[in-house]
Amino acid sequence: MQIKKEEVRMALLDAAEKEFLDKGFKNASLRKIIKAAGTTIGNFYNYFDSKEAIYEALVEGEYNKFVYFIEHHDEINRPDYLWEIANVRKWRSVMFEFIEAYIPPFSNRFVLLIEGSEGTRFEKTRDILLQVLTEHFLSHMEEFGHSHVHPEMAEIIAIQFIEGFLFILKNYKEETIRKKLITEHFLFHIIGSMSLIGDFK
Amino acid sequence: MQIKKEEVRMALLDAAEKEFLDKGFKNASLRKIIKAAGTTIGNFYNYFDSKEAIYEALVEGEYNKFVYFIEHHDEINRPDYLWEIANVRKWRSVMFEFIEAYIPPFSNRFVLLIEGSEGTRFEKTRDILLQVLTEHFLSHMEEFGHSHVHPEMAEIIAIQFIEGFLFILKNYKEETIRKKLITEHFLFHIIGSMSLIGDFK
Amino acid sequence: MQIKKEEVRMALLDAAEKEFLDKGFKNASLRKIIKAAGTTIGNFYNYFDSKEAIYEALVEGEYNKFVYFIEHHDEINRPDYLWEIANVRKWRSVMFEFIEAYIPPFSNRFVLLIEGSEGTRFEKTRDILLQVLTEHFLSHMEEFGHSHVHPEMAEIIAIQFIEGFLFILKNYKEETIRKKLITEHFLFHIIGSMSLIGDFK
Amino acid sequence: MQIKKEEVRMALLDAAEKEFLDKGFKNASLRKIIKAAGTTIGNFYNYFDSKEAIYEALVEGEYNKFVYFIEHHDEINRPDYLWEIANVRKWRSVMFEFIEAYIPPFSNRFVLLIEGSEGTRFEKTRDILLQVLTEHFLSHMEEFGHSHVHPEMAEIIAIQFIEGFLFILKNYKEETIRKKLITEHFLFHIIGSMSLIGDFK
DNA sequence: AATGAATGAGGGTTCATTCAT
DNA sequence: AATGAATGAACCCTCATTCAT
Repeated sequence: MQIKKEEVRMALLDAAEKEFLDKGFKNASLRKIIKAAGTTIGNFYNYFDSKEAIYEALVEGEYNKFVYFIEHHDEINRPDYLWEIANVRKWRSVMFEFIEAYIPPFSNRFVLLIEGSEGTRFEKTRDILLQVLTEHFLSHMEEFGHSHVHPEMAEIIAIQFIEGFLFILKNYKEETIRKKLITEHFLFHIIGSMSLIGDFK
Repeated sequence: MQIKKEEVRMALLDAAEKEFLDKGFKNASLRKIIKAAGTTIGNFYNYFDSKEAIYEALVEGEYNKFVYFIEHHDEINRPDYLWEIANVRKWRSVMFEFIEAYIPPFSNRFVLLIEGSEGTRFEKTRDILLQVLTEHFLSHMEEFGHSHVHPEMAEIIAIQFIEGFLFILKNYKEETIRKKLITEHFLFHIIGSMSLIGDFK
Repeated sequence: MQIKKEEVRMALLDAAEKEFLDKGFKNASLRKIIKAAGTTIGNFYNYFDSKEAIYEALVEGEYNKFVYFIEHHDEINRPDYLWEIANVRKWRSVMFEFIEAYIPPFSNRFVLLIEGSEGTRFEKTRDILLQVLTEHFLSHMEEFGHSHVHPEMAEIIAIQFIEGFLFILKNYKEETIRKKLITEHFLFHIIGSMSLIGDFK
Repeated sequence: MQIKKEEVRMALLDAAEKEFLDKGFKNASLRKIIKAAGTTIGNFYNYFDSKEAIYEALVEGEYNKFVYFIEHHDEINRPDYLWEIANVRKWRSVMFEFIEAYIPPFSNRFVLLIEGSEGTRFEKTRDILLQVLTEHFLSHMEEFGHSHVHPEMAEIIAIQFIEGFLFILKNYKEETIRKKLITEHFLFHIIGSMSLIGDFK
């Protein structure tokens, strides 16, 4: 056999994904993963070098996409004219198209990368994402910088944005509904951000 | 001595609060708590029956307040007239007063109750809070119920609300700034929620 | 109890000394040590932090003496006039007194330090000893440096010296006989070294 | 194919020799040997029955030669007249010729047999060699048996002799230098042994 | 002849909890 | 009220070997 039996590998990856999502990397039990996959401890190590290795196998692709996104997010042609649209209905449709065009399909594994990486070499990922988003919100806030704006809100909004986004990913797998909810999520944050700026009437 | 020394009990509770906040109930090390409290393993069990018991001692009060809040939150005289205010500046001041009047001081232990309870009998607390908030947002949404409103957003917003709120509690201890940020946080959600309704102009 | 029960600690150290001497640090089984000491796995860690820690507890004192010896061996008032003595009987008695004066009591633990340290932070000890002895023999050889002397012999003799010395320590515990054998051992090497120089008649 | 390919067998033996010499039988990793030989675990067992079997294949020839040597070493025409030579230069040349004539070429596998056999059925080999050499030295000592001779020294010298000899084999592969060093080694022990006897002047 | 998946005992270590003193 | 020794299950990982293909 040239290729290791894909079934076992897949069974291990599936079981690991579930266990890691449920418990996080650190608290996940390799023994339980292995038992759930229907194989033995020794055999696990024919497929993966370590507990961390199977986590990385799950998350690596997502991480590479993530890094690409972080490094290139400035280049995304943000529809800044949105700020000029005063009609939410219109915004909604523009936002939906934007998301369709730019938001890659996210999987459980992205959730795993952001939420379950404590104890692995990816454990800073969530912080990086948080920082980038915080800076993003801060720069928007500065565009409108009124005296009473609280810069601390940038980080708070970033946190919320991430949590809401991950929740959608975790709970809505169907493509259409997921995109609709992400659209609403974006709108919620765009409109919500206006509260910080202060005066619109 | 017959009477247990309060100092020891306090030292244990303080050390436990720190450790639990830092690591969560499950990953906290009882040995480290005991060492930090300056007592011994055996003596710990003169004060608390188990690891879970000291967690409960920390969190019980908050939980009771929490349950009271959940059961009586309808009775809070919500300033529904807010919806009629079209000026964010005005909202902000009204909101601040409302928070001052109704939001009880939240402690680290409330954070602990919501975020660190995995593995204890309180682990459903966060879910209960989430559910109540979800219903709250849903009822508001129904007031404006347009055809295109996504009811799923209620839960998503509830999640974000909780996360943002907890983040403020964790990171801003100073009373004034905390209240200001909570005000902004509420406003963010009120205004953000308008995006769901659709048309405002 | 302020002091951990010395019996158990001693039982563990004794069992460990035997196991480590027999198998070396790396191949020693902690479980076997623990069973031989009549305690349990968990309890072992009340006495020592790790497998390496109990090894270090055994060997540390010897190591410090060793380092002192290495750093001060030049200062030892070597009886160089020995070379002028042509009578082995005389040498023997001088040598014996010298050993009595300068050779500290060596224990099994010194053997353990030199022979069983692979896998610990002491694993270079044997090499250091070997190097110092090699240099020592080399310097003596240079004093008499004839053209045909093989400098490679210095290291070879050093090896033999160490091995013979350790063998005596391992197999002869009784003070008097041990000192006598060490005396013979030294003499063997002194006289043997003359073979390298070449001409005496 | 019916006939096992010699190349594979050789590759395995070569890799095993290196690994066993480096780590000893017990600590050697069969997996590493197999990987270094460029074949697979399963295929290994087509060539050898077990880890011990490949060790035996490496060492068997040397062991048979060794047994022959042990059983016939009395018959070697020892140049006992050496004892009558009082000039080391002369001894050296005689010794060198003797070694050339009687000492068979020793390979890495001999080293392996003596030093790396722990855990195999050959693990007593070193002890046998030690015992034979000890007896040899003892018989010489008895020839000169003075009252103060320590018979224990026979074993100690035997140990040193073996260790020095193996060190030369391990570190000096070039035929001429090896023979020279072995000559010096023998001389060292012959002359050194005189220290035991006591009076020469 | 060759492949590599499968097995399970054993390795060192951590942990909350119990209990005799 | 206080001490800390004792317990044993569970943690991740390595290993030589077996076996179906």
